[in-house]
Amino acid sequence: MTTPQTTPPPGTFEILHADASSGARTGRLWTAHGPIETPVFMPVGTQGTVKTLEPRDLTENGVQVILGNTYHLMLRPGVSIVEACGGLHRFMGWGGPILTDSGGFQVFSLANLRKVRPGGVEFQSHIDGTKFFLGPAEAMAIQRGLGSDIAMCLDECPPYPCDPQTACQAVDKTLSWAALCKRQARAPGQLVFGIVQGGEYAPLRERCARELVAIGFDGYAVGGVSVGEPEPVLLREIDDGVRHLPVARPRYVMGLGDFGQMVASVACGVDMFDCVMPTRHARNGTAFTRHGSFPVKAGEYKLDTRPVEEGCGCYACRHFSRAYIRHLLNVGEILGVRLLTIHNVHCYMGFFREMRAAIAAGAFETWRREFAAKRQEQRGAGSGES
RNA sequence: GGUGGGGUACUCAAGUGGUCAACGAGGGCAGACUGUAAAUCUGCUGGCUAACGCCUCCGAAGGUUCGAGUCCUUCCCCCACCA
Repeated sequence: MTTPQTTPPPGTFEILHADASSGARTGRLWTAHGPIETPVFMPVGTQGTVKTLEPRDLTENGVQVILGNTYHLMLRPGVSIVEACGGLHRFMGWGGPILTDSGGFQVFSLANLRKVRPGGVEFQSHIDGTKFFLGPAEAMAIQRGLGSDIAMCLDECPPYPCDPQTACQAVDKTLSWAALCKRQARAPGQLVFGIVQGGEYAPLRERCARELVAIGFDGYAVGGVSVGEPEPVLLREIDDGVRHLPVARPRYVMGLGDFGQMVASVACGVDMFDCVMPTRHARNGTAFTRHGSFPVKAGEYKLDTRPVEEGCGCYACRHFSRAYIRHLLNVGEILGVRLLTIHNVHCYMGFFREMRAAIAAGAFETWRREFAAKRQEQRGAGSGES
């Protein structure tokens, strides 16, 4: 345990254990709100809340860092309000690290409501149609106002498939915006990460990564993945990006939430992930377990008195049955989605804790093989139950 | 006893001669979801079939018609009002 006097400055990234047979490593990234043990999974809290969870639920379930979103928070309640309320941490009552996305993903997901221009993106609010502009300066100013620990550069996230010309233009824009983001003022101790784009084109990924490194950031993300491409393409894109990023800096793959894909990424040297999967799937009735997922809403669980995941120590699994949670979900009771969210987040956190322990013990490859085997077995069994 | 209204699939509820195995909603079932416009969305939901398709079906029984959920007759049941 590090004492306060010796707390390293934000941005310090300690690599604790490097795996001998892969790129996997465990590390500790220091932020203004404390350290983050990596590899880490960051639940998504777009609008200043990880949907259905209280900050103490996050803490109790081992969450270290969460996401917030520039686009959504600038629309509602507006940065000035968050700022006036003491910044995002105080506003939402979360004392741990927060990473804010720049709105770059909304360039992709709100495609029909925006226009990408050289200097930034013109959005039309999905709420009331109001037009506004988000450029590098705006994105950084908002993230500064929110007071996040890690700010992301504004990037252009093109869809898949994407022709080389379009991908190249997205890279150019992303790079020029990154250079501008780097120059903006930051909140005290705030880190800034650059984002590698380039679609499925390795040379573009490489160029983007190298130029970002030349600009110099506290960490680097691989973006524009899991936007519809097949898994082999996705994994290649990640590898193509990560391999040109400095070993000494944290690497983050944006939007990845599949266990197998994340393990493969860790093997490539990735340290950070975020995804809506555990939380959104919970709200839609799907439970995650270490070795697969299953729809709790399915009729086959109506009399199942076992916990969602046997052996799980989360509050939902300690106190409630699949049958009960299924019932809650089917009648639309809010507690159902909350309990399942608690479980899914707990499951993700446990999975990463296990993975970190395996890497630290020098057993990553063994652990990885066992994980793959169990997962395969589970697939064969047909569902997550047993 | 009289008058009026009504009985349609798991439920509610459209449909008044063929385009009806039957609108719609709910429920049920299945699937999807990867930097959250998502407690959302999609599909199926009479039986048999992998499918083409076949069979049964709109309170019951008869009838009219080339053809009836729809028209006619009788019967059964429900509701409202009047006695």
